[in-house]
Amino acid sequence: MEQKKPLEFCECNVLHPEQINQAKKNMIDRESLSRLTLFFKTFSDATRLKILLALKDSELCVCDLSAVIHMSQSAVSHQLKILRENHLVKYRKEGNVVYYALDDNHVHHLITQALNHLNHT
Amino acid sequence: MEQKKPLEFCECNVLHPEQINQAKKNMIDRESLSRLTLFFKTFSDATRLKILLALKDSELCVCDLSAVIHMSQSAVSHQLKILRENHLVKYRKEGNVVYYALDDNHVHHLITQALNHLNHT
DNA sequence: CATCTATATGAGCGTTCATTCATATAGATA
DNA sequence: TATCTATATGAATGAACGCTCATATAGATG
Repeated sequence: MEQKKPLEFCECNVLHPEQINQAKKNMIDRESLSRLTLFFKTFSDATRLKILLALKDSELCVCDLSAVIHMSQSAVSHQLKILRENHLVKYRKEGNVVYYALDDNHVHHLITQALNHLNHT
Repeated sequence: MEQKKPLEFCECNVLHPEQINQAKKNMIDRESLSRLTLFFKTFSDATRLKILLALKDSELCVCDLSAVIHMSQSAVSHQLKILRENHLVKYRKEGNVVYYALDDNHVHHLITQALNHLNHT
């Protein structure tokens, strides 16, 4: 017979109830967590980061991007789709040509901040 | 015979040399890019984000974390390893028990900033 | 020293994901 | 209308990744 109620997810007994309660308060709801994860996931690929860096100063068409980051047009288009879906880039059409730009100045700022963090690590 | 030199990565001809040159200046070196990608990749998993959120106010032992985020001790340990390797958490041992904490206030700040960005999207 | 406990870790498995290749689409032009 | 061009996209493939399970390790305790 077991006297101690077994923990749901951990077998051990060294628990700090106060800290746990506080930590639980810091949790965010499932929806926010999912969006946050997706947001970071969008930044977590070298090709997509290169695209975002390339777009810092001015809009570029798909062909430009392809040339700048040295990747096939197809690969670039696929990644642009993901960036679009996550609202990190916007685009405008001019005839056949599609110009992409950063959707928001926040985007580049966040990358810069991450770089700063890495630089003094 | 081909007069136009074919582009290395793109078949099209609509190129904007000035913008391309500027964009190339915005590129970062391979090493920085790799570190940046890894940095964001570390944030791009729900379990790891939950761990980081849980650690906002105080250190927690592995068992605490397991309880807070509702995951097995093993799963938590595996993710803690990744967080450690990327210098997002630090730890101290006290007997058997290992206490984890955010390595740097920057970490939580960056998450908060991302959340803010998402909130007014 | 033997055992118990908290944590770490390797192997295996299923899933996700980025690229390539082939092809579709849409706008421009002959 | 037929074709050319810039971009988009579906399918396939291989690599990366997160979880589980089993087990290892290290500190504490009898």
